[in-house]
Amino acid sequence: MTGSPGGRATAAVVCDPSPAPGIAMRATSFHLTTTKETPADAEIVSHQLMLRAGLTQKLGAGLYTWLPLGLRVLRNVEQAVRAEMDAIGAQELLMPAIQPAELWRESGRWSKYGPELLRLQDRHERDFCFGPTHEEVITDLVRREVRSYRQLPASYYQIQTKFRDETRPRFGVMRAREFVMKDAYSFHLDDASLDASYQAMREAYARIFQRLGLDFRAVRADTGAIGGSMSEEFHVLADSGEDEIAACSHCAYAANTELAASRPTSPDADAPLPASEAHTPGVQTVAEQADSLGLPLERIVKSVVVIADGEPVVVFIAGDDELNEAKLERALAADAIRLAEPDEAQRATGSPRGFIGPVGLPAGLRCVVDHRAAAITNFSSGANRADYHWINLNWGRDAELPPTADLRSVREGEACPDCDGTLTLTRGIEVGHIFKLGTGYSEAMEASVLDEQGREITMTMGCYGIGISRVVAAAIEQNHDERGIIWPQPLAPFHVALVTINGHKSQAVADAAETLYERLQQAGMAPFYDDRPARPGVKFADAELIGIPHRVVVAERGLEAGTLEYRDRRASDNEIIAFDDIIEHLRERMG
RNA sequence: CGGGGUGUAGCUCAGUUUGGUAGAGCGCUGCCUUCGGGAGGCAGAGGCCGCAGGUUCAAAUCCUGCCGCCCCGACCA
Repeated sequence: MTGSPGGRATAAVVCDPSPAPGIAMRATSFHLTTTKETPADAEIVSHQLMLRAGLTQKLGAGLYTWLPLGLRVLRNVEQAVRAEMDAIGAQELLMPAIQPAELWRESGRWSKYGPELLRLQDRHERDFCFGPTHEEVITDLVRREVRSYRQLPASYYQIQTKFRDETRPRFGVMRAREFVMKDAYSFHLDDASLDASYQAMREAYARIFQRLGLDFRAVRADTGAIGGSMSEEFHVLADSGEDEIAACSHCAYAANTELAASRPTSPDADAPLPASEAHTPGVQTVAEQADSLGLPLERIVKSVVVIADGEPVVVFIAGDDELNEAKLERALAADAIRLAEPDEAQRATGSPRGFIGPVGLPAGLRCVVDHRAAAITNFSSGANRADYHWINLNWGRDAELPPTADLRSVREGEACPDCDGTLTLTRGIEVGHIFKLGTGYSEAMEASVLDEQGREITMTMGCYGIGISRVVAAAIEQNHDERGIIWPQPLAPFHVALVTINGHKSQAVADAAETLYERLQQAGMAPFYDDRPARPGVKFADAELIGIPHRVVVAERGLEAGTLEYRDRRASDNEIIAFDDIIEHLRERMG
């Protein structure tokens, strides 16, 4: 960063909006290892295809080598991201992957972050970590470099290898431990400025995923461990996605189901009936309870015991609802929540498993009830003694109503919280996440500037991530068929597969292919010239597996008539094109 | 971290129950034939059977410990 504001570059770097032309390559001098067999330990199709097509190779759990073919795709993602980051005036830099523990102690995250943070020591036994994210480092940088409000707002980004020691890496590069991420950070004098940068970033993200040809959706999200006031995730829609998102059919409402809200229907409130106990021997589940008492599930309030930061909490929720742990965690302001073991639950409530209820719980035991469960009248619940349940309970009369909160997961078809539409649930792969961080880090680390009046103002921050390597996998999930990958043009490692038939036998074929190879390069079309002396079937299968979007075949058959065969990767038939028209034809097909 | 699996040729896997010369397919090397959708034949190379102990005349195989990897659950770009 330059010292004086006047010296800063003001214009965004102008970038060619089309992807980099890439490098031409001959198959005989390119490292390509494809396989017919699907590796046994690859679960999802993107992982299988990445291994089969020779994009990546596993070194250890969650550790992958990017082979030349895969790296070309990865670079294409980076290229698109750089172009859009530069276009909104974010400045690229590169921070160390290894970070001193001192910074993390300052922000408070050295103790908060948990085992996912890979901690190391150098020869002097000083503590370090391999950065899973870079809020501390960038904040440290900016507090040293930025002194004046005139230098704000400012945005920085980097594309770098991160490490998160996931408990269970899976799905190849989709959830690896080491992965490539673009992380950006913005610094502001006030919230209005943060809002503007956040919006610019949000729009840049949309343009990135659009230009990569991906079907995506931006959704409201939990801020999680990073913290902050507002956050949205960008999801590539795919059935194999690990996240579930709820989206309204009519309005723009869309949210991760970790926080999605709805307006659920409840049974009508009835006049209170006298409560009574019912003998329900051996009942363990709400289904059995409903069966045994002849009640619908929505007339049952079930009791779930959780351990929140070490303390037991009883959660009441409607019998047909599912407890949403992310919502509960926020409602309780807890760092960690898990379901209680049966013996822990019994110790806390004094009641055996299956018979816990709101009536007669030990004094001082923390309870919380979901809004919908709180609205149920004449409900059934456990009697806190073996083999008995209450029926016709009513909050306030039979048990004190605990604090209420939204604790349930939304269900398909429920009413949108914002309009009259209904919610649909789809699965998504989280490829981006943007946050309004506020002043959490800048306050802890004392990052401030002087304003016009010479007052010290703590900077307000935003942070914005894209999982670069994950985007590659997500793109394959969305673009493949039984033959292999089908790259969207901007991601393709090569644009055109140039395949010869009997090129090693026919000089005419070889010569024509060489000419074409030259012309394709001159046209900036990154050709992959399969000059191997292999049978056509082998070459076709490889070109399709590795997903090259366009294929041109040079064979004696057509050459005599001066023609070539063209086929789009998604098509099943050839088009016959005159030799001299092929470049123009490809240009049209590439759009 | 809990539960379940698995480790044998570069890859995918038999062989382990019942201890006795290390196997197949794919891939790789050479030759022949074939030549428009992953061809065929012949000849070959390639193994600390995860590691370390133990039992036994003899261990890929049985026992003990450790390690790696995968799957299911709780956590996250």
